[in-house]
This record gives sequence, structure tokens and C-alpha cells, in this order.
Amino acid sequence: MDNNEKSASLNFIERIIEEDLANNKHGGRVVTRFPPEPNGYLHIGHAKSICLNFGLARKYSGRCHLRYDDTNPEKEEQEYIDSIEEDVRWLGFDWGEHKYFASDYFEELYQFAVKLIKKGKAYVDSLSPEEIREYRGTLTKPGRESPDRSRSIEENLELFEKMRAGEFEDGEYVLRAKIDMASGNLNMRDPALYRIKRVQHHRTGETWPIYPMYDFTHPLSDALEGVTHSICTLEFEDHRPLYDWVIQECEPEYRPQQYEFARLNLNYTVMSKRKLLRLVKEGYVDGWDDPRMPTISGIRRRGYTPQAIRDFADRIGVAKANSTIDIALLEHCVRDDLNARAPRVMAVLDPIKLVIDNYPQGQVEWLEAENNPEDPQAGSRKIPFSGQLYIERDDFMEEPPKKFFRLAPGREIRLKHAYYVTATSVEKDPQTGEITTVHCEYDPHSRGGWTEDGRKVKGTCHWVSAAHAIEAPVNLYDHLFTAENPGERTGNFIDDLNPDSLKVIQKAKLEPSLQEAEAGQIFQFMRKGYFCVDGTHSRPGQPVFNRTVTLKDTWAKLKKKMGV
RNA sequence: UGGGGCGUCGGCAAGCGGUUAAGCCACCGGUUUUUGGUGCCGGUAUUCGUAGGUUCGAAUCCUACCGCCCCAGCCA
Repeated sequence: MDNNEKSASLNFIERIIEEDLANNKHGGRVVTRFPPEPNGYLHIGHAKSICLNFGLARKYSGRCHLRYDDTNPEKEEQEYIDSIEEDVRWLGFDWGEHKYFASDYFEELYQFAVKLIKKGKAYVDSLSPEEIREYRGTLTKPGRESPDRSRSIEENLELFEKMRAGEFEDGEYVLRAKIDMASGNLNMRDPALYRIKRVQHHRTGETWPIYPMYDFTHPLSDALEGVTHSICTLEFEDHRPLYDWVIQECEPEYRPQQYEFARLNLNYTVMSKRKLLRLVKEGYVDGWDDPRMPTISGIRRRGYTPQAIRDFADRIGVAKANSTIDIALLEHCVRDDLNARAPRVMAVLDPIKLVIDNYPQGQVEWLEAENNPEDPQAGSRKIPFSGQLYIERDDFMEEPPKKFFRLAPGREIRLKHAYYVTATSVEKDPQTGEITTVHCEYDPHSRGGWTEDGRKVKGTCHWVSAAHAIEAPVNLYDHLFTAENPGERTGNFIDDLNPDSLKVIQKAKLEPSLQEAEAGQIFQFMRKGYFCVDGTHSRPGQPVFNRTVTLKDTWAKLKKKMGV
């Protein structure tokens, strides 16, 4: 359970549900549904909808159906169904017995269409797509009625039967609702209900040469399943009158209602299927599950947890105002979750050598290191310490600016879990002037990282023993885009791609315990960030790490402010 | 010149005629700390798109205006 059970304040949909419950509107039932079209991969925007629909069902002891809106066989495939189910499960939700396909309702839908024809509420039209568009009018001009609008019920019935029998070519006829060609709402200007498509369907094969449209299928599917609250995004608001019309005229037993909320937008991110597809197709990313993608599979591979995503969904709320969430909130949610759970380990990403001149030659000590200060249950492990270590390059400065309290000449710092050391001298590459080695002396009385005299050391740094370190590739991921709203500047979102969205460190130096890290495991690399073992490139004994998110970095902020 | 929505702090978002206008993220201080992490404490909207009106009292009701989003697939 997440903290949305806290009933602090209700969102507008919860308010409606509680009113309905109080009025016994649907007999006290709450049934929602998540209705993806199996024509693409799920992304974080879908996660909002999934958490909303399944979360509501959970909160109000109802149920949430997984229903595929598979009414357009040209775009739909089994592959997507598999990934959708994996993603919904991964997020922590279960549809139980309630998995449905709109295509399972084709026969019933057909009968509802016949009913409409018999009521004189639908007709078969022979206008071409172009003509229909022309007859529809414009936003400001009313449409005109099709000549076929007055076709007799008998003839409509016969034609519709022939459509089903496969006697016509694609586009020859279409079944239309007879509503109002003068409506200010374009959706009500005799919308198409059925079109002819002589195409293989991924589930019904060649059974049907005609397929129902979304606006006809969706309300009736909801009704057939006993859905009480059909929750969709804002752009369907204009379709609600049509949704209601279909329910009204088809007279199904249950009368579901549609409600609309604002879809998720995230800054520094693109979410549209078209744009995500382009990133993949044109090779800007490494596939749909590239850790920089906002797809569920991408963020999963990045190391985000389902708990973090659900927490995020709770925090962003549900409302009707178009909004853009700051991606910093998502990052906060993962940090919050991982801080509590991720084992701490030491890893040096950009190493320089640290030599302890007064440490006994060849000595190795195995020191105790707690696994997680936030969780005493996590226990501890032993890590090897020696006279030759690696530390992070930017943990040493020859001429430190004020407020820098890491290692510098003559300065004493703590090596985490180990000893106090004081820097004495440096070695540089004569060519480049780059520091290659820092020499220091340690205080043997500071074993474990403290002394009896209680003297204070300001800085604590992570390290790994040079002789014991293992090497592994580490992928440092950052936002895929540098602009808050990609594409706003030039009209082409590709122009805002972040050239540094991935930096690969071929040979980071890691403490040896990481050798056997398994795919999917998540660690905090102390003082650096959260990293997970990549599920696709890691091999047993050869882990590859992906950076999920950095730790908050006050020093980086300070440095920037001071212009260092 | 059509229809449907939405406008409360930098970003989300509560608020539903009487509140000092919640909370979260971000930001800024301080404090704790063997992670410049975490935790803890504190600061940040005299004001709710604007202008009028109703009322003892308005972010909440009314009117007008302004701004933004969506709709002209035989896609969903």
C-alpha cells in the first residue's frame, strides 16, 4: 500500500466516486479499467493512468480491468501485449481474471450496431473519405447531410450485412451514426461507427472485414464489463457527448460514465509515441528500453523502482489543468526509496592513486563496513584496505578554494570506514601536469575512522584498494534533453538532445564485493549516486552498472555558485 | 465567426462563502552526521488571470474581459 490511503484530501475523481458510493449510484461498485491499444510500449505517462485506475480499485475495494482497445488491426501486435502486461505487473498491479479484449466483443458490438440501424440511428454511407471530410464542414461552419442519410432502414440493414459478409472493398462504405451535422462538436456530426478493413487481426484473424471505431467500441466495452468509472485523458472530453449518445441509444444494461483528467507531462522529456519512435528508429537511443527513455522498460532498466513510480504518481495528483511536472520530483522519489533500501558500496569512477607512505609494506586489513546506515538490519561486510588505494580525482585539490574540505596538501581527512590520512606530496605527469599520485601518511590510531582524542576531520572520502579493486563499465546517464520543453526553440526536438546524456566509464574501480552483483541489483555508490546492474549487458562475474540518479550534491552547487 | 476545457507560490496541488490560503518538489538558511547523502528545524503567495458586482464577509457566488490547451482520422 502506498500513502494515497491517507485520505488527506481527495482528488476530483475520488470525490465523484465517494459521492457515487454515498448515493449508491452503481450499487456500491467501483470498476475501472486501463485500456491500452496494443500498438506501442508503455511510458511513464501510462504509469500515471495505471496507478490511478488500479489505485482507485484498490482503495475502494473494487476492481480494475486490463482491456486492450484492439479495434485497428493495422497497427496492433501481440508483442506489445506481452510488454504491456510485464510493465503493469512490474508496477505492482494485478488485473486478476479481468483481462479483456475489445475484439472479444465484436459480435455483440455488431448487434448493437444493427440495433441502431433498426432505430433509425445509423446508416450506411457511400461517401468517400474525402467527401465525408468535405461534408463535415469546419470548426465554424456546420456540415451538410450525406445523400445516403435518408437511406431506408431495410436497405441499411442489407448493406451492413453485406459489409460484414465481405462483399465490399475497403472504403466503399462506412456505417455512420445519425446525430447532428450542425453540431458545434465535430464528433457529433454523424461520426463513423464501422469501417471496412480487409485486414488480418492479431486475434480474430480474417473473421471480420469490418472493424468498429473507438467511439463506438469504448463505451459499449465499458458497459459490457460493468465499468462504473471510465477514466481517460482530457483530449477525450469532446467525445463524452458521443460516449453518452452511444450508451443512450444502444441501451446496454450498465451505464458507465466517462471522466477526464490531465495527462502527465515531464520537463526535459518527450512522451509522444511518434517522438519516442523517432528516437529509437534514428538511433539516438539504444532501443525502447534504453535507460534514458521514459518508457516503463527504460526506467526499469535505469534502476527506478515500482515503489518510486507509485509514490511519484501519488504526489503529482490528479486534476484537469494541463501541467508539466518537474522531473526533479521523479528523481526525488527514487532517491527517497533507494536511500532506505540500497546497500552502500564504494566505487571510484575517476581514479587517482593514493599511496600511504607509512603504511606497512604489503599489509592488507579487512575492515568492517556497514551496508546501510538507514537500515541496521542490512548488516555489514568486510572490505580490503592497503597502502595503495584509489580515490576520486576531484576529492583532491592542490590549491583548494575555501569551503573545500576534502584532501589537500597538509590536510587530514577520513577514509570511510578506514583511517585518517594527511596528504604530503603529489606526483604529476611531466607532459600534461596532471596529478597521477597523491602521497599521504595515515594515523594508525584512527582505525575504523575515528580517534580517541575525538579530533574532528571535516571530510570523509570513499576509496578502494588498488590491488583488490575490480574493474567494470559504468554508464553515467543524464537527462536525454537539455531543454525543459524539447523542440520549443527550433521546432525540432532532436535539436535539444543532450550530447552528454550518456558518459561511459570503461573501467571504474569497484570494491571486490561487487564482482558477483546480479542483474537488477541496486547499490548506492557512496557519495556518488544510485547504480543498478544492467539487465542486458551484464554477464555473471562481469557486471555493468547504470547510474539511476546522482546523490544530491551540495558541493557541486557551491562550486557553481563560487565559480570554481 | 463554432464547440469543449483550464487559469491558486518557480513547478505540482489542496481549498467547495468566515482558514494566519494545506502539503510536496525546487530554492535559501541553520543543525545533526564516519556519505558535502540522510534526518531535523526554519524561511519563502497580505494573495488566488484581470476588472466590476452580490454579501457583514469572496480564491470560493454573479457578470464581463484576458490568457492558455483540445477538436475538422474510415486512429485511439
